[in-house]
Amino acid sequence: MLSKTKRLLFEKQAEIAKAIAHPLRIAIVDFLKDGEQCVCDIAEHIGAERSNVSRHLSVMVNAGLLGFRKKGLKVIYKLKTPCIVDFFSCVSDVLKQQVRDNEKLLKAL
Amino acid sequence: MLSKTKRLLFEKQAEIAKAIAHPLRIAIVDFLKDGEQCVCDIAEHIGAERSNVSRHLSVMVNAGLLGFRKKGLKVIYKLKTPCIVDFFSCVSDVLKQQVRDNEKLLKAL
DNA sequence: TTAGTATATGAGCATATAATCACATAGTAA
DNA sequence: TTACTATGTGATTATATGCTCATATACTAA
Repeated sequence: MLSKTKRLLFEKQAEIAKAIAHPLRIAIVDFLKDGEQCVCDIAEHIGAERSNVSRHLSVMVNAGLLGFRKKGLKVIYKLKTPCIVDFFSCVSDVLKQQVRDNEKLLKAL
Repeated sequence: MLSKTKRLLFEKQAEIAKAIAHPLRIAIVDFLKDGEQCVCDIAEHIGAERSNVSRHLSVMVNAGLLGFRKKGLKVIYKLKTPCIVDFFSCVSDVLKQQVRDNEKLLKAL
């Protein structure tokens, strides 16, 4: 059986994973990997409402994925833990495997 | 603005991330990293109902994270893409950073 | 055949998440 | 001061997710 500590760890990890698990948030991370950006530019880049983007950003800040600083009127967000980007190389592996599986299926027809 | 292709890619990636983003599913992945297991043993190990575990497993199979084979009455699940485990090393980095941030806060009191 | 075991799944309910709109706040600039 | 801009947030609604119970399916063994 799982220990209490392990249970707690898995819950923390799930919180972080959840904070990544949304298409717009992934788009934001992908945009921020090239450098920090303000809310308005992020919103324009991913094509979503500012209020919506603002909420997604705060989800990721709360999860510890992003940091921010204020500069005049603007709030500028940046990736806090660059390894998040590595996560997507694994996700890509999963996607590639899916494609291979589909090819197998096709050939079997 | 984002291309249609990028949008689609981010959605696929989000699906995969979502499939990981649950404490019980993370516990399952953690259990399976040491080798394939049947539903009943997984359920016992993580301390959850079989029907519930069965659902979580099918979520991960659909996402392409797990594969399975049938052996008599049992269905045996295994990790399909071992790099999923690496994902957690990044998550751990985020958690460690959170701890460091909290320590900073404490010292500032 | 019957009984038993492992797994999967439909229905129902509770909760969580996401998007939108309207409004509030905070800084800038005239 | 007023007007403007960037951001954040409360309220609402729609949708998604997760859990439980009951039931269905499939295999085993007597």
